[in-house]
This record gives sequence, C-alpha cells and structure tokens, in this order.
Amino acid sequence: MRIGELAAKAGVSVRALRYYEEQGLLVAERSPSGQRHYPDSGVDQVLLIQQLYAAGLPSRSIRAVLPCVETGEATPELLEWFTAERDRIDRQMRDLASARDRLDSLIVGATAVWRSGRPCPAR
Amino acid sequence: MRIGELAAKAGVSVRALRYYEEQGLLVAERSPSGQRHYPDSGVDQVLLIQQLYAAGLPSRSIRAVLPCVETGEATPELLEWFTAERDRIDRQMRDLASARDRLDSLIVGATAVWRSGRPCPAR
DNA sequence: CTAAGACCTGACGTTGACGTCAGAGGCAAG
DNA sequence: CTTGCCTCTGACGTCAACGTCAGGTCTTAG
Repeated sequence: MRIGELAAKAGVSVRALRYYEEQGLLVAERSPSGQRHYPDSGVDQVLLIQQLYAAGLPSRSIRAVLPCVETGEATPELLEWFTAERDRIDRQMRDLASARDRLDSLIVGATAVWRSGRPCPAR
Repeated sequence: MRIGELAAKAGVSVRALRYYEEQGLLVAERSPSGQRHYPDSGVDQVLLIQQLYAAGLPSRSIRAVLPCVETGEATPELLEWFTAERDRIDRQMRDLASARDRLDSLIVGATAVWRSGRPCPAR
C-alpha cells in the first residue's frame, strides 16, 4: 500500500510516516518512480511506534528497541538502557498517579461543595 | 527568601521560577529595588507546580487548577475541564503501562535468552 | 569603599515531533 | 490527453518549557 493508505489505517499523518523513515524507525520499498510502498505489517509497526512515542520514548530509544522487539534479543548494554527507560516510565506513572489523585480529590471536593447548596461556586 | 534560595530549596532553576511568574503560576512580592521575595510556602507551591507539569499539564491548565487547589472550589466549566484532564491522565497512564509491559517482556525475554547460554546476543 | 556574588529585564537559542508550504512529478479515469 | 488526486523532496514554521547570554543594578562581606 502507499503512504496515504498506511497513514489512514494507522491513524497518523503522512508527514509523520516520512518522519519515522527519516529517523530510521520505518523502512519502505520504493517503486521505480520513487514512491513508498508498505506491506500490511506496516500498520502494526506504526502502531507500535506510536505506542512507544506515547510512552515518552524519544526516536533514538525507539530505534534501539524496534529490532529487539522483532528478534527478542538484545545486548547487555541495550538491556541496561531498556531497564533505565522502564524505570523512567515507572517513575512517570507514579508522578501521573499522584497528580491524578490530586485532581481527583479536587473534583470530588468541589462537586461536594457545589451539591451542598452553594448557589454557584466562586470564580 | 529571594529567588536563588527558593530555587535551591525547590530544586528548580531560577529561570524556571521567573517563567512560572510570567505564566501567572507564582506571585512574588517585590522589594523597592525590584527583587523578588517569596514566603516559605513558596516551596510547596513550586513543588505542586512541578508535580502538575510532570503530569503533562500545560501552563494554562495549571493556572486554572492552582486557585482551586487553594480554595477547594471550582465552577462547573472548570470541573468539566479538570475531569477531561484527569481522563487524559488516565489514558496516558494506560499507554505508559502497556509500553512498560512491552519493554518489560522484552527485557525478561532477552535476559532469559542471554542466560540460556547464547554467547552474546545479536546486535 | 569595593569587590564579589546575586539579581534584574530583555532577547535570542534549543529540542522534538511533527505542520505546512512550494514546486515538481506520477497515476488512474474519462 | 488532460484532469484531478496522490506523492516526492526540501525547507521553513510551531509550540512549550525552559537555557543562555548581555548589560546593568543591588547587596553584603571584608
């Protein structure tokens, strides 16, 4: 399939796909005229890339992770790197959880105040 | 206390504090010569700001949240906003969790391969 | 008094993941 | 064969949270 179709199926922009290729995250066959062609598996690959981006991994880390996801292998240095990234994600999840709890208690508290008969909460 | 001391106590840069003020997140008294002076409670305020930034909230959202954290009140529109932000954080936590699990299984798998007698994993 | 820091404003630089635009070429339908 | 959409490369724009630098002021220890 061509780049537009892949973009639509994976829910990303055409620009993003070209950027992924530029970053070495996604390879594409080229037609004689230079147009990119992707296999069906490209959709899952892009979804994986998106998932890793969503986790806050920079392109360089994703570039390191991707081949290992395919082969299931890694060098000890890479393992150390991945472990560090995983720990970073763990910390970020804790940060998110505490911020979420703070927002949550704010919401619950304000809703309680609001339902207790106050005309309309202060601005 | 002055800005350098607050920066040290809160673990952020002086530049960051001036930026927070610029964004309306942090107020400071001014000495006649124009220097900023903060109360002791400034430390906790900065830590809270940092926590919200760490959760991915942009300055505008933080600016909306901060007064409500103090008063415990909020308008219905703000509540809707906060709920949306909380849901976004929830989604982000799920994204992080799935990416972490993927990294984790990669780590576990690669470590198993590595310990099963392979000379040194492929690069 | 003076020198060393700390502080001020204002402004430009940085980074990452794209958005957007320009100008040119490719491809299937009619 | 042309029309209209898709694609190409290359390059500049964006946005947020600061970093960094310049040039000047303030404060405080000696």
